[in-house]
Parts: sequence; structure tokens; C-alpha cells
Amino acid sequence: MKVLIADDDPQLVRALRITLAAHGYEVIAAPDGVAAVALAAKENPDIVMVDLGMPRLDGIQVIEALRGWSGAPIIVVSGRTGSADKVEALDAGADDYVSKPFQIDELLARLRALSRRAGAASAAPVVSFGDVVIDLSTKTVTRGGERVHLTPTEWRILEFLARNPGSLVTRQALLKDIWGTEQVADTGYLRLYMSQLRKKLEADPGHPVHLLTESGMGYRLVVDA
Amino acid sequence: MKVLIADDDPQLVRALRITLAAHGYEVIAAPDGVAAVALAAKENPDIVMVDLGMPRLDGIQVIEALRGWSGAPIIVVSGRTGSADKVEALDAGADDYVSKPFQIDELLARLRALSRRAGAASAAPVVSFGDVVIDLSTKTVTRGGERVHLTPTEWRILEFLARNPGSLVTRQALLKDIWGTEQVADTGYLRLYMSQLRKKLEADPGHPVHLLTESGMGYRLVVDA
DNA sequence: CAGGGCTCGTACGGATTCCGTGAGGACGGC
DNA sequence: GCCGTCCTCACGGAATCCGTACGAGCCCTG
Repeated sequence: MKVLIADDDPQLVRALRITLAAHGYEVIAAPDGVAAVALAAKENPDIVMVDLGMPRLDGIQVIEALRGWSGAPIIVVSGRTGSADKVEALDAGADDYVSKPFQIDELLARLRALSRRAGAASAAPVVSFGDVVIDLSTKTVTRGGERVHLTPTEWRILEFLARNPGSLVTRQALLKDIWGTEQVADTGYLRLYMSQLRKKLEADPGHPVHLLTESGMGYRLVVDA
Repeated sequence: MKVLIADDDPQLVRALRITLAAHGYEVIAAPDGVAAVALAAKENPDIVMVDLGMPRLDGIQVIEALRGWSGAPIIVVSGRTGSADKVEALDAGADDYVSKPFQIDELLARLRALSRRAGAASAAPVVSFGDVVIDLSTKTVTRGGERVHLTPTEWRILEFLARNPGSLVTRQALLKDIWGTEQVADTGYLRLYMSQLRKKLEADPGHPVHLLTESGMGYRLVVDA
């Protein structure tokens, strides 16, 4: 069970690290928002504890960024006790909110409750279709056992699709996630990358079976049951 | 969204009932532990709010009884603020713990967070009729297990109908939702798309059983119970 | 009971938008 | 300088939209 702590108070992080480690958790930590998001993408933690009021990227923004692709439970640990802060954090996608100072045994109980509920629904970190296997945790793609090389942009598109297997993904959702553009100005790159992904992953790129396009709406990755 | 409130304070129950109803929740209530368990078995609520310290059956025992067969999120609302009580309740199977007195907007936010996570795990928003299954979240339509391809406009019409299952949808409501036209100028597209939907989804398109038209009024999607 | 008016279902085809793909330039790291 | 990657542009082909037309069923009326 891997826990990511995003907090800029080194003393608190140190205390938590010792306590959590004593209870069997593996702990990783980041001192600011940007580092937290990057570390989460790299390590794929099972639970995330985030402080509001961090440097570089606010806690709320960290929550929103994580919720874009991760289903891991998020618990906010903050010095702010106002209900407005709690509502904002919970509605941004957090699962729980604990105010400082807190009792350590209560925090541990809340962690157990969260992981208990999330554990029932956690998805496998690999998806596969045909002879292609996508490992989301190690960021590798193999086809018939052979490693397939993808460019960073190709990987990000495929990852987004693989995190929503079987689901229709609209073009604007992809554009917003990959390029951050609010505008839906399709200048054509997406079509280009889909074409290249098909060339690398489909048996017959001219007649795709798994990387499907739904005309007028977006794309869909059809995976094995 | 149905909420069961198990609390022996009639004043609090009354206040909660009004507030929750105003936010679109359906509220049922039980004044003691035994009644709460019985009512939960009968009504199958989506969320349970339980007080510790109730007559006849303690809150902890209620949680354990519910967890025996129900996966519904449980939130404890209690006057006890000690961490020992929190730990006991959470480890018994509760998902969250709020101490009295509480801010009502915080409680609402926690309810939203709980139903969001529980909803993702359990029932996806799906409606079905005959051998046809409509998955609103993945925008997928299957018939006898086979995927059915719909054009964007066909999907939008079907989605609108599926979000109002069994009820009559007026033509102007559909026109306004799909084409954004305030005017009710029926130039015939709607009839056309309904025809195509029936061809794709009805066993006998000439004699529809589920995609019904109410002459002079609009359309109605009849779904399974 | 016959006729007319209205609403609805369905087939056909042009106009438009959307999509796949190839070629090639710009940019940055090594 | 070389190479990988990202992006622009252009064109052919496919999918989709939407206007029109025509026949069938229903209700009202005389």
C-alpha cells in the first residue's frame, strides 16, 4: 500500500512517514504541488494525502489534476477549518478532509476506510487487446511480446484512452488533457497521431478493430473482456 | 438518490429532511437502531447517515449489521468527538464521520463525495429494454451483446430519451435539446432520426414496442423495470 | 360510410462536414 | 550536423446531415 504525502511542512512529513511506515505503508513525499503531480504520475500511489496551501500549485489544483486520470482516494490534510474550504476540496474530487491538528489514530482509521472502499473498485493497471498489452504503471507497450516504441505524445493519447477502456472519449477531452487547449480548434494533429498509433498497434491500420473512431464524436479503445 | 437517516433526535431529523429534500434527495428516517436496519432492508437506500448512541441498537451495531449485506456508503453523525469513537465506527465499516454540531454545507459536500465514489464502483448509469443496453457513461449501445453504431445525432436523441425513461418527451423539448432551436418548426428531421433509431434498435421497426410515438405530443422510451 | 385533413413513417439523393494519410518544414537535444 | 519529434498543409474518400416527396393510418365531419 503506497501513500503519497504532498505537504510543505518537513516536520509533519517526517512524523507521518515514521508512523505510516510503522503501520506497513510505503511512503513517498513531495514538498509542492508540481512535484506531487509528477510523483503521482511516476509512482502511481494507492492513496494521496494533500495539503492545501502548498507552493507552486495549490492543493485544489493538485486534486483536479490527479482526478483527470487517477481514481486513487485523496484525503486532504489542512490547517484550514472553514467549511468553504472543505466544500471546495471535496467537490474538486477529494474523498475526505481532516483538519490540523489531528489525532493520528483517527487519520489511520480514515485511511483504512478509504482504502477499503477504493480497493473494491480499483482497476487493473494493465489493459490489453489482441496481441497488444498496455502497462499503465510501467508505461510500456508490447505487441506479441515485442516492445513497441511510442513517442511521448503518442503515449499520452494511448494512456488516456486506456484509462477509459471501452468508453467513448470526445475529441475535446483528449485535446484538453494532452495539449491543455480549451478551444476545440482541431488543426489535425489528433488525426495524425491516431493514424500513427494505428500503424503501430493495429493488424490492419486501414480497417482498425480496436482504435475506433466515432465520426463527429471522438475515439474509442475497444479492449478484451 | 435515497438517504436513510438513523437518529433519535426528531428536531435534527426534521431539519435534515428539509435541507436534503431541497437538494434533491429522497429522505427516509428511523428513530432507533432496530427500525433503521429494518428500513434499510426494505428501502435499500443509496446512503445511510447514522447516529451513535441510539436506543435499542447502538450505532456501531447498526453499521455492522448493514455491512453484513449492504455496500451503501455509511456516514456517522455523532455528538461524540473522541478519536476512539471515530476509530471504532470507521473500522466497523463506516465511510465517514462528522461531529455535531456540523456545517450543513460540509455535510452535503461529504455526501456528494461519498456518492461519487460509491457510484463509480457499483451501478453504471445504464438503461435497458429487450436485448438492447444503453450505457450513458461510455456512450455505448449494444443489442444482443453486439455493439450498435449510432451517428452523433442519433445518439443525442436516444440519450435524451434514456435520461427520461418511461416518461413522455415532447417534440419541442427534443428539438431544443438537440438543435437548440426555440422555434418548433418540425421540418421532419426528428421523424427521420426516430425512424433510423427504430431500424437499429427495434425487433420489428414497423411495429415499435419501446420507441413509441404519442401522436400530437412527442415520443416515449419504454424500458424494463 | 365516404371523404378530407392532419400527422406520421420512410426512401432517395445532394450538400456539407469530417476523417485518414502523405509530404515536408520547424524546433530542440546530442 | 544528425536525428527524433512535433506540427502544418493539402487532398481524396467516407460518413453524416437535411430537404423533399410520397404513401399509410387516424380522427373528424357531413
